[in-house]
Amino acid sequence: MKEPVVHDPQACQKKMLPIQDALEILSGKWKLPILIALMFGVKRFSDLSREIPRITDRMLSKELKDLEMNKLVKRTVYDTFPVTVEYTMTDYGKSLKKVIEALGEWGEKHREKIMK
Amino acid sequence: MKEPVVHDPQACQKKMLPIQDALEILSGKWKLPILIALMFGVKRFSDLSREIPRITDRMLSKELKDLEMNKLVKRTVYDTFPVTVEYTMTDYGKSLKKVIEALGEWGEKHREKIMK
DNA sequence: GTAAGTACTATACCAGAGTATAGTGCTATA
DNA sequence: TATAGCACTATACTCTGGTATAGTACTTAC
Repeated sequence: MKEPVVHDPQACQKKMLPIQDALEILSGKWKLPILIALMFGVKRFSDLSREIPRITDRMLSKELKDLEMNKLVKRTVYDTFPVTVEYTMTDYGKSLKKVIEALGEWGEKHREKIMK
Repeated sequence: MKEPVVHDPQACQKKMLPIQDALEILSGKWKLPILIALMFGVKRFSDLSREIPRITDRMLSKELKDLEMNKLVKRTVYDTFPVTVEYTMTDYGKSLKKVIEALGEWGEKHREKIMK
């Protein structure tokens, strides 16, 4: 009934550590939605606020700061009348594309499964 | 300096929603580490507790319940002397492989970048 | 008889993620 | 004159994810 199982904690943890690092950077409810929105192109604060359902200004502002700190997003200020601020994905941010795509594909399958 | 930007909130949100669903299921610090450990094969409670650094029994127990509820993990009880319980990935859980791989790859690159 | 292993549960507690609401200083437009 | 838009910040509150610690019931091995 019970067969011996091979355990390789070393190999296991080697897989886990980088993923835990990644999780820390992408942690929370809003970072990925923000990044997805920015994959569609440059956006301003109010664009993001409008296009990400249910996010509050406070969270948007906070998470953008985090993303900027981690070099995933770049903030550019233009000194126009009322200041204009643009947010862009950095190349480093773009390197998350595969992750986002994989998650998106799985999420869609999951939605289908749930709907039934 | 500022060029008009095209916005397509519809398309944007269509990408975001499934990902938010996925995030909810994988949320928290421990679900992915647990799933990764289980990708290496069947494990028992104490195996997981040992192989996932710093996780507490309480969290492990709680997260395993969540994962079981979402059909990502299967729990099997054997009525041996002191009960033995085995946790296995379901096929559905295995469908997360791509996501985990993508995250793992990105995480490794990120580690390298940070180390410098 | 006592220690160790099995798979947990119970209790207590805290920090921080997230929400809600309002307000700032500036300006172009109605 | 007043309202709306811009990019936020401030304050206050809630809730839950996470930590820490201890204890359960059972049994085999020393």
